[in-house]
Amino acid sequence: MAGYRERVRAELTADIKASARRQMEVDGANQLSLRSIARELGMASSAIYRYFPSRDELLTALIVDAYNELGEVAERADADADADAADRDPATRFTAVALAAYHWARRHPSQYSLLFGTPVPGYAAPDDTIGPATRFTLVLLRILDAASQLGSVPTVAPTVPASVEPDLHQLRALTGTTSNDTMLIAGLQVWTGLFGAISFVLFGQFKNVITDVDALFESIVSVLARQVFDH
Amino acid sequence: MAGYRERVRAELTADIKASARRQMEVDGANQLSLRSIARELGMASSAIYRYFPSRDELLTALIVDAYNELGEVAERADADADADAADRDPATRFTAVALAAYHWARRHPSQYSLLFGTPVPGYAAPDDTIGPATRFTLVLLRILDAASQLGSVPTVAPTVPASVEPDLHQLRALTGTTSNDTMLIAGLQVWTGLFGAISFVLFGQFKNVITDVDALFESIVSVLARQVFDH
DNA sequence: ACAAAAGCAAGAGCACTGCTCTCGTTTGCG
DNA sequence: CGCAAACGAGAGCAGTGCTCTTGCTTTTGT
Repeated sequence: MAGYRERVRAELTADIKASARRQMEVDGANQLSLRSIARELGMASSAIYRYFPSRDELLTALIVDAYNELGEVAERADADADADAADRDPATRFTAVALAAYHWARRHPSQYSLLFGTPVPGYAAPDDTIGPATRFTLVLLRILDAASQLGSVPTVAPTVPASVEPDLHQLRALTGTTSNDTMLIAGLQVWTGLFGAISFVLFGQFKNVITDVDALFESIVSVLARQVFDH
Repeated sequence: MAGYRERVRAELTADIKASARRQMEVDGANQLSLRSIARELGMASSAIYRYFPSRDELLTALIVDAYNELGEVAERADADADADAADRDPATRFTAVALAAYHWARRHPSQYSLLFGTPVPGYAAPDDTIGPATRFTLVLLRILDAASQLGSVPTVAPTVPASVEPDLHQLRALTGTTSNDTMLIAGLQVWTGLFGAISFVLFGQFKNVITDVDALFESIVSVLARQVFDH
């Protein structure tokens, strides 16, 4: 049935989030104001609290949405790269996923910042966020797993500290993958390298240094791919 | 002479920045409040404006200080690594600089966030910041240059997009270095990889995945070093 | 040496924020 | 039909960045 009131509530909740996203794109998450959302929607500021108990909860909802968007973008890019039988090699899949993440980040910089920018001190990510946050990582892990089974070996073998071995074991258990320790460390390195590059572009670290950041990013991704997915 | 008033002004300016740094360490840069700084220093909030024309200008001053601290830390680490004649190889120098940057970041997370976290939309970095911002990069470039002259070649040769060649040329000219294009791209990749790893640790991206992040970071740095500085 | 000028601290005040509480109104379920 | 839950609006609180005015102190110029 989804009663009338329920449907209206869902719509208004979506409207609030949409308005928040619009304002974030303009002024950033810091400047996001519940009152200006209320103004844009033509309602009293106090009415927002019927839908989100606090500003933080609103931001959490936006974080969950952003993680899901990024995860979905990556999953689709991987599926597309996987579709062509000729392009099944892990390096191509990784490149496709990396570029998809990059383009999503460039199109939604404020949402990207929400995920990978400065965290709010004292803000502990609620459990709702860890699931969606895993989606992108899982795509990467599956590609890593495929490469592993094809006999890929990182060009530079990482050392595996004893203290992280249990974590890697648990990571395999949780995700149902089978890559060995060195491959997983290489995967973590490529993971940080990928988002490091995206963040540098988005946060303007290349300003006054590199103009065609898109080309540089593609070059970096190509290096990352060959460092891990070439045997 | 440095008249009485001048000296008092310099001291109070330093006090304001010190108080701001203290508050940032606790609540983050977003929550930094001129009024609470004034309260801590026992002065009226309006008096702060005699020293910093706006909150943004205060933050800019803190950014400049942070860039200088990070640059100095890197310069000293490189100088120390360079002191021992036996340790002159570029990989060791890079590792020393990378670990120094990491430890500085861990000790001053809010200042690190100021430099590499989410930028404030519409905030254009004033010219005062670009000089200090260059210091760290210059250390890296010099190590790259030394490696280049020792015949180092990146393990995976990056492709050099034609559109970035002029930027690389200008980079060489501005810094007085001589590394070739592939080496410079490799350097940019290692640069993003380094700060990507630091950001992932500081911003909690490894939460629920890796517990001993220090060990993981060292492993990643070791990989980065060998990817670029082994010939 | 003394007056003018410049630097300074303090207070009041404006427009804004997140959030709470209260008060009528609307809705939908038993 | 009636009543409890959900709802929107308004007032209000404590806090923010920032401006302006008012007196006071230090420096400077003659």
